[in-house]
Order: sequence, then structure tokens, then C-alpha cells
Amino acid sequence: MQDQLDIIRRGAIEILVEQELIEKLQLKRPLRIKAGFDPTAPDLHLGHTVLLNKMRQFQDIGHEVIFLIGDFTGMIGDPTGKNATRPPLTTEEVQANARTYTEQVFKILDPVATKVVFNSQWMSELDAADLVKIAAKHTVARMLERDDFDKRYTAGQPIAIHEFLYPLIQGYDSVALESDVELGGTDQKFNLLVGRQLQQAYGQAPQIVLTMPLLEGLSGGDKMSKSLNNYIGIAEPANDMFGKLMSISDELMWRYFELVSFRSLSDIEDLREQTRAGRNPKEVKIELALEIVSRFHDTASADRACHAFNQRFAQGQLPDEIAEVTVVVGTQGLPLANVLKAAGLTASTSESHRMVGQGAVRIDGAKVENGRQLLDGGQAFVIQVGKRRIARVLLSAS
RNA sequence: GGAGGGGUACCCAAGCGGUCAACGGGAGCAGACUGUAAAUCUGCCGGCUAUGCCUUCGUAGGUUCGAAUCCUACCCCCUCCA
Repeated sequence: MQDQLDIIRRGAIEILVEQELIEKLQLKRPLRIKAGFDPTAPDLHLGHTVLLNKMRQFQDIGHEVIFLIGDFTGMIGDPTGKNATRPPLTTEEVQANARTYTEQVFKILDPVATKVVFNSQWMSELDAADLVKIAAKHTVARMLERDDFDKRYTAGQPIAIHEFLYPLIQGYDSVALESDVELGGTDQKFNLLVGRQLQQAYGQAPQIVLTMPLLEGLSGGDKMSKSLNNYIGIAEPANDMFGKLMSISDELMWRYFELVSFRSLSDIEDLREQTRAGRNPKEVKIELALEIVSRFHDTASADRACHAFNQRFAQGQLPDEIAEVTVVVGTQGLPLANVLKAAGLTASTSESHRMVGQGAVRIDGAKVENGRQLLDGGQAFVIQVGKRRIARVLLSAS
């Protein structure tokens, strides 16, 4: 019992209400643990794993975990953390994204012990009258208490009526599932609490709300998210994952240790002490990267990724594997700027010229200065744009 | 329904007849320095068949030699009143 509580508490920001949780645990039955995922982002990333790991912990101590895919709510678009109305997703998009979720989520969760549900299962059964009934349980004033609504309202930015429905429907999910505990990021606190209130309105015992911290994205500051492109996807190749982990700042590294590493808190404190005593933080970061990459791939791949990383960036060598691209240059040849664009190394020929102008473009290791030079067919070059973009480009005349 | 304010590039935000591909900030990208870290400095930050050309300032028209800037209509947002 105390053990369970310790596991549940680790890393959590808030447990509302902890006394109620203790009472539920004393019932000695598996609790229904709900966590909802918005099927907007097609790939799960490290940020999601903070929550998924918590779900896994609940599974490990014998509780029933419900992985809720908000396919219905996804059509609304959660306004959380947004300062603007979100465009609704189409049914097809939602379904495709949901498929990706279920493919990836079992890298962490135990497939046998996980129940995957879609909230459209019960939401599409509701009629307008039911929806009105749900909406009648909540007031506008309470809605406006929510931080992001409040900010937008105060700033004179639009809030569409249907956005008020989001928390209500998420809350109703808890009623439909009769959940005992709902997990979410700290940004979800309001929505989770609406669930408590609605359950009570429907004569159920209110769920326990457990919030987990949000993991910052690669450049720090903002939370990790697909739309900000500051994420590490859990399905990414080992090399990319390793590289991205190495690119986070020393300061941010400790957040990643706390939130995604499985190391004990005392281990982490030891590492911190070592760096304070003069150990190069880069070494510690390598340990972090090895652990995470191993988890989503395996130790051998992690070691290879580490080796490749050192070779490429510490020693400045070319990576072992370089993507090959064939570019048709025609019989007259094609200016370098156009080749770069065709090879996907730049977004436009304009960008190509800028990159060349800034000394970022190398052909077979030699810096080039003229983006207009013609490249003829029948040759192959390793072309780099900056440190990260690289390709073996095969030029073909036809 | 009435009155007023507003819609500018990824975001914020200047501009209010020519020198505007559009000040400034943020984000992002590249270079230098490094540990592909941070911080810092420098440059870039619409497109192209590229010292010129084309498209962009809510949408569609109009005035003008010339419009993001003026006029008309329409769409959308905010505030107050009802």
C-alpha cells in the first residue's frame, strides 16, 4: 500500500485528492486509470512518455489502464495552451493518427493490460439533448477561470463556443468510463477537474486527478510538441534520437533525467554532483542518450549511434550511411542551386543561394562559392548544407 | 440590430500615396567560437530561368504615372449598447 503510493507519487506534480486515492487503494481492487490522447499529432514523442511511463507504473502494480484516443474530441481540437482556435481534423486524419498511436504506444505499455478505447464510441451515440444536459452542468464563469480561456478573453481574442465543449466532453468520458483516476499533464488540470465535477453530477465517485510535469522541447522553454518541431519521436532512428538528445542544453538535460530517465533520484543527484565537481557534462549527457536510445531500440543500436555521433561530430567525419538522391540534370547540366533544391537539401533555389552565400554548402568536403555553377550528369557527389543536411547526390543526364 | 476599433510575412508588431519584399522583436536557419551544448558575435530569414523579373499587407473591384497606405462592396474578429 505504501509502496504503491510511493510509485504513484514519483514525478507527479499534484494528486487531487490524495486522501481519496488512499481510500480507493484500500478497496484492493484494480483501479480504472484513464489517460486521454488527442489524435492530432501523428507521432508519439518523449513528452508523451512522461505520462505513458506513469501509466506503465500503474499497470505494474496491477491497475487497469485505459488508453483513450480522443477521436471525437480531436474533431474539436483541444484549446489547451493555444492562443487560437484550432482547425478541426477530418475523420480520415483522426483515424490515421490513431493508428500510429496504437502502433507506438506498446513500446511502453503492456499490451495485455491496456484497454484502448475511442471516445467516439459513446460520444456519437449522444444526441443534442444529451449534450445540452452535459453543458447545463457547467457555468461560463467557471469556464473562463481556465487560464488559456481567460488569457484569450482578456486579450480580446476569439473563443468559439465549441471550445467550451472540449473540457465537458473530456469530462464526460470519465463518466462513460467510470474512471477512478485520470492522468494528464499539468496543462490538463482544468479539464481533469471538470471530469470530477461531471462524475459527481452523474452520481459517481469523483476520479482522482494526477498531473505530471510537461517535458520541455529540445530548445527549452516551450513544451515538447510536434507542431513546434522540437520533439524526439519514440519511433525515430537511433542516430537521430541520439543526436537530438545530445543537442539539448546542459541545464535542460537534468529535466530529461528527472522526467524520462528511469534512474533513481539518488543516481541523478550523484551525476549532478559529479558535474559540479568538474566532470564534463557532455559525458553525462551521453549516458542519458544511451539510456533513452536503448529503451526505444536496443543497447547495440545505442552504442552504434554513439559511435557514429562521435565520428561525425567530434571528429568531423562523414556519417557511415548517407541518403542517396538522384537528380536529373538534363543534357545541359543544372545549376548547383537547383540541384540542392531537387535533392531536398534546401526548400528553394533562393535558399540555396543564401546557403552558398553563407559558406554552408560543401561538395565532397570543399566549400563552394558559386550557386550558379552548372553540374553535369554522370557524376556523384556528397553534398552538405550546414552540419546536418547531407546527401549523396547522383546526377543523371536523363 | 446600433456605435466604435481592427484584420500586415511562422508569431507579435510598425508602416498609413512613391526611397516597401515592407522598421523592430521572437522563433527559425547559416557562419565564427565550442562539447552538433549553452551564452556570445555576425549574416540570412517570399519566389524565380536572378545584378533583373514575378507574387505578397483579409477578399474583390476602383482612383492614381504609382497603393499595404485613398475610395467602394463584401468577409472575418474585438469592445460597448440592445
